[in-house]
Amino acid sequence: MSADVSANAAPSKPASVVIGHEDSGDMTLVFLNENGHEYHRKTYSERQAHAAIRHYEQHSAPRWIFRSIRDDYPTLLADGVRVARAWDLLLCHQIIRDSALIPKQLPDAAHWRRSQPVSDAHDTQAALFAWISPHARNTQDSDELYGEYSRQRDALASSRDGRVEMLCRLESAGALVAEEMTAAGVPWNTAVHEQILEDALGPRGVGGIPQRMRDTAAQIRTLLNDPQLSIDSQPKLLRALQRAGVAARSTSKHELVQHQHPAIVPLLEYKRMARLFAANGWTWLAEWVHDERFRPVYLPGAVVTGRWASSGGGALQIPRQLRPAVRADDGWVLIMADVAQLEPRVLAAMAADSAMAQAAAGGDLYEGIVRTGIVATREEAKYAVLGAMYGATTGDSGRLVPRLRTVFTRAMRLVDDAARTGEEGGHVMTLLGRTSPTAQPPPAQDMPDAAYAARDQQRVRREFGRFTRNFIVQGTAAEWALVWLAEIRQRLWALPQTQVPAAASGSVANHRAHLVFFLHDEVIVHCPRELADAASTAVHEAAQAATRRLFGDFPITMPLDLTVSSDAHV
DNA sequence: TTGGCACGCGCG
DNA sequence: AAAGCGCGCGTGCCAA
Repeated sequence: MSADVSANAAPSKPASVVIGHEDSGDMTLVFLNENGHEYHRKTYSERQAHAAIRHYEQHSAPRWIFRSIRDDYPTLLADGVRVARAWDLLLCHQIIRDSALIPKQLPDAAHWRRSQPVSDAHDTQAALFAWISPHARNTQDSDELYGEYSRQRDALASSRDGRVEMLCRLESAGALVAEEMTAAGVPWNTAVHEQILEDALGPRGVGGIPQRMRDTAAQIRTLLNDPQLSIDSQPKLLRALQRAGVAARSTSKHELVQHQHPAIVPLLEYKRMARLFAANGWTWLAEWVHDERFRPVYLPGAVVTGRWASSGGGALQIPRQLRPAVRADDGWVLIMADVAQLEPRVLAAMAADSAMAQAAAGGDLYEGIVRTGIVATREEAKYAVLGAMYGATTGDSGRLVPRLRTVFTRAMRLVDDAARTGEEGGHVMTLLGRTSPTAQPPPAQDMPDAAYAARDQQRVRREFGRFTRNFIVQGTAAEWALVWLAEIRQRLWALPQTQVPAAASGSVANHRAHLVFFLHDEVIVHCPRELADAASTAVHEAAQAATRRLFGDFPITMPLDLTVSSDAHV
């Protein structure tokens, strides 16, 4: 492992550097050449190590090898150290392990997977410990990390093309963005948020329950003739509704709107208020917004398809109603950009379906489909496309899907093949080689008879087919979004620094335009006002670069809806 | 008392 | 309105 360490080898221009953490608290940097071979290593105190990382970043911008960017990058950021390129061994291990494009597989090593099945642990306490603090069990020793990096390079070198390596680099870049966004925070105006709450819910009453919620609840109890009714209890509410003559089978909004009863309107109103109050009310504000910054925790690659998940604060579920609370600092603006119809465009491009790309060329894919004449309205086109990507077989959506097959032959064949592969128990891949998980047979259950069991098995297979059908589209769209993010980040960093810093503390992005939010197909950039044009251009160019990098010369457009504003009104 | 589950609903 | 994909989280309920 410690091959070729000559005493006087000055680590002048490392191609990559492993960041190891020793048990003593010291850090070891392992300097690697272009071939991924060690030519020097040095152990530092943490403070010295940060200084060294800053130095080498500035002079040779190597790729920094982290065990886990999520665990280890925040400390660097807090110390003002930002890196351009990285490799996250945990994230990359997962991708390489699962990818069908990699012939030479990584040896099995459970501790290089972040999520440990609970059954592995002796009790739930240990399972929780393993989840929260992987380093309690997993060494960060520099030799261990260097060894894993070498194994990953070997595995990647056995692939016939560079797609998975590209995906690993992108995944790692995304992880850097995620931590930088958490560090910067979404600029959040508490007063605006509180005003929205008060406008919607009324003033906070006794016990914290807003007045309008109490009043509406009382009204519902009267109308349902049930003075003690606990409206938040779904079974009790359902029984009360049925007693009052409402033949509803559930209390969902979708079901309730179909019934006529004086209590329905206030009940829907109550549910809207209760949702806002519970999910994003004063409690949420106190817990998740500090110093006028909302800091969600992103989990890159945590969804099987490669999408990001989030943990805490419901970062990916902020209701559009609260968007106005996102406010730029004084002298700064927000650039909000999202891609119109990202997934069907990605499908058209990955299938090289010229007819579908042609339909997408006008800016509105759905209008383009109407122009082909296979459907009459934009709405029909939209539901047909969603049905094709999700595997709808019934309803109006399912009825429209066959029409797409007559015109968008290649795109439909791609998703139909993916569905069939899934039904047959096979794997499918995204454009860059992220591979779907293996279908898990459902636990054996008592079935009334053999025919019933067969139907049940068929149903489960179809479900998995719908999953693999969607996997290739959602996953490749997630890859496009990762390239977009990485390209935005790179371009924003190249813009000049500003005189007026953003208010966020503890972030290296204080004086620069920076990403603050990402959600599948949209981004928010917080930007000094004087750089708004340059940053907007960066976001546009990044989208074009992403499309070129993934789809080459294939003529697909990815139109951005981009707004520059001091707030995030929608 | 607590963990797991179903429900319902927010986001793409 | 469309019923097809992927998530996280708050609530109530109930079995351990």
